[in-house]
Amino acid sequence: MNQMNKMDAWPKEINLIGEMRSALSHLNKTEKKIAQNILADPEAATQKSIAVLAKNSGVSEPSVNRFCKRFNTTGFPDFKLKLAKAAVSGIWETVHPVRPEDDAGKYTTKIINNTIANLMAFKQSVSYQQIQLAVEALIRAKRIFIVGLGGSSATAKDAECKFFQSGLSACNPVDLIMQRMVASNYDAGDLFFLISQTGETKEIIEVAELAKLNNAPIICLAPEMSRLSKLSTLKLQIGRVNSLDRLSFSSQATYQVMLDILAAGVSVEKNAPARIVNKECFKDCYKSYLIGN
Amino acid sequence: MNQMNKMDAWPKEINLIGEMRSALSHLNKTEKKIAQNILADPEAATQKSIAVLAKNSGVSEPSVNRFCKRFNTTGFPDFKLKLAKAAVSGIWETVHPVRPEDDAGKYTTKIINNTIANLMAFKQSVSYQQIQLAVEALIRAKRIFIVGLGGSSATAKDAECKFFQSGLSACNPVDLIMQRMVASNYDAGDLFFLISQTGETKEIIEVAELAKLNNAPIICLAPEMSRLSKLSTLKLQIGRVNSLDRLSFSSQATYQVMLDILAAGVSVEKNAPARIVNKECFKDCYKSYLIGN
DNA sequence: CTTGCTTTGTAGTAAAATTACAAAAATTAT
DNA sequence: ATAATTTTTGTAATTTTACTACAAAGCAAG
Repeated sequence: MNQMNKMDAWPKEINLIGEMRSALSHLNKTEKKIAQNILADPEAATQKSIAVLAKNSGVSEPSVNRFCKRFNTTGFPDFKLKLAKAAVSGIWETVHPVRPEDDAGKYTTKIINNTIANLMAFKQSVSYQQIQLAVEALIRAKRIFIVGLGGSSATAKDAECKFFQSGLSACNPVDLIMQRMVASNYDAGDLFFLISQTGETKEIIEVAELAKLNNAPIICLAPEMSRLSKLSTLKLQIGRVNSLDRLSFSSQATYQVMLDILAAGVSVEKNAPARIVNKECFKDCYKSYLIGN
Repeated sequence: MNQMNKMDAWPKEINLIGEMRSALSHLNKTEKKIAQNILADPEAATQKSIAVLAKNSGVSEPSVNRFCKRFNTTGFPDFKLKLAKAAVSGIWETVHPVRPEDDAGKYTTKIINNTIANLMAFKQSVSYQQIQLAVEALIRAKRIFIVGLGGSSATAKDAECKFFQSGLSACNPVDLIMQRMVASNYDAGDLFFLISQTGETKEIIEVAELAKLNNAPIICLAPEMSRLSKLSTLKLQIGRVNSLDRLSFSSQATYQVMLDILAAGVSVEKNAPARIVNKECFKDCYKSYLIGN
């Protein structure tokens, strides 16, 4: 059937709304009327009956029905269902860049939606096997050195904290010289956990190279195909929905979630509950520190 | 109507699935049969007709219809629609705690879903006005001191980095003594940005008290009603879906997103693009630092 | 055990969606 | 240009689905 061939040529989007949008230019007059009517307010379309939607679009009911089937749905009700899913909070709609004219409400929802979109993309792209391997490697390691620079320094610090809570011996050297020292002096059981948003920062690649020279295992949290990634023994990659402008940092949140996952994995594998972080257990320690009070 | 009173007493959840789950114990025999049938596989329920669902649950069609109306929907189709939205990737389902028997696939999706659920709850609870006020205060401030301890130290570091990128003068003193020093020596234009997961840590409250003694403005990122929150001039609170076990840290990711939002807000308000973080601009700086290479 | 109330189901009704078919456009060939 | 063919669109009938009115069954208080 001719129609179906046309359909197959349409680029596959992550959801119905995206599919409709990209198909728009390939549609004929009647189909376009329907698509535009739905896209104008997808949320509202999910509440309408086929009769109302047909009338609003200025077409007949069977035309609407045919339109639905053309988008790989069994009929109008199924189409509405999928539309409703796609329209949930407008989350799936690729990425909303923050614009200078946005008010607090706008940029707040945009950033949250972008972060969620990134997490969803992450969920689809993540390799459970890589995570399993990383968790095993982390548990096996006697000492874990975590390095992250610039924007990733906070992520590295976060990793240190979370890994420690999961009962690992994690250390995050913050200065360049210290980083080189640990990388140059490899002991059996050491593991390097390197974090970089770009995977191209000269200084972190240096650390990776030094570690590699000593045949130390390296886990990296970096973009695919980056130089850092190539130097690593085990690569943890994070996909993002789209390239993001400087105003949204949402990919970093995804990095943090990856750390949550690894820490949880370690706790699960070790079959031990996470370490308690109650202040009470530090009480005595604090006393010796503080003068007075 | 008696029925409606009962309904009102049910705790309001963020979505249909959660509502059904928490209502389960209050339901009568027939209603429970329907609810359990739907909850066993909500995704599948969205595909069924009222006749099939009634048969599967061992009740009559009107009972299903009445059941739907009891959950604030106009009828079965509307119910299915809302159910489909709630079931999108199983995200909204309150919280999935990580269990020791979970494999990598299980805990990975659970943690991602939990994080997304938290972000959605955050989106619903966040006050745009508070964000607007915080952004204005941050811009107004001459110096911003960011303090966070323990699990929040990474968040504090992250804030320092993001605020700097947005063109603010942010500083994150990491040791206790330094923190007290800055809190005790208030200069006009100083602002304290205090981050705590509990809002009850003694040391950060001390900092807040010292700052308050000097009438310094304090913005806090802490749970509602906490001691830290009470000491602050401006409170940024983050709601979470549910109390989380130690194995999932997803609330921290929400904190980070809040920082993203504030940084974006500052950039937008100042009408200036975020600072460039290209290594190139640091080149000369690096040269003077490094010996050789 | 009976009265009054609530809950559940049966049967009929209304609405919504789908199909079959015919009319109207559009395309191609002559 | 026009007839023939194909494709697209709409009308009307059919089928499916959901809803309503009412009656029967179950339950609690007197």
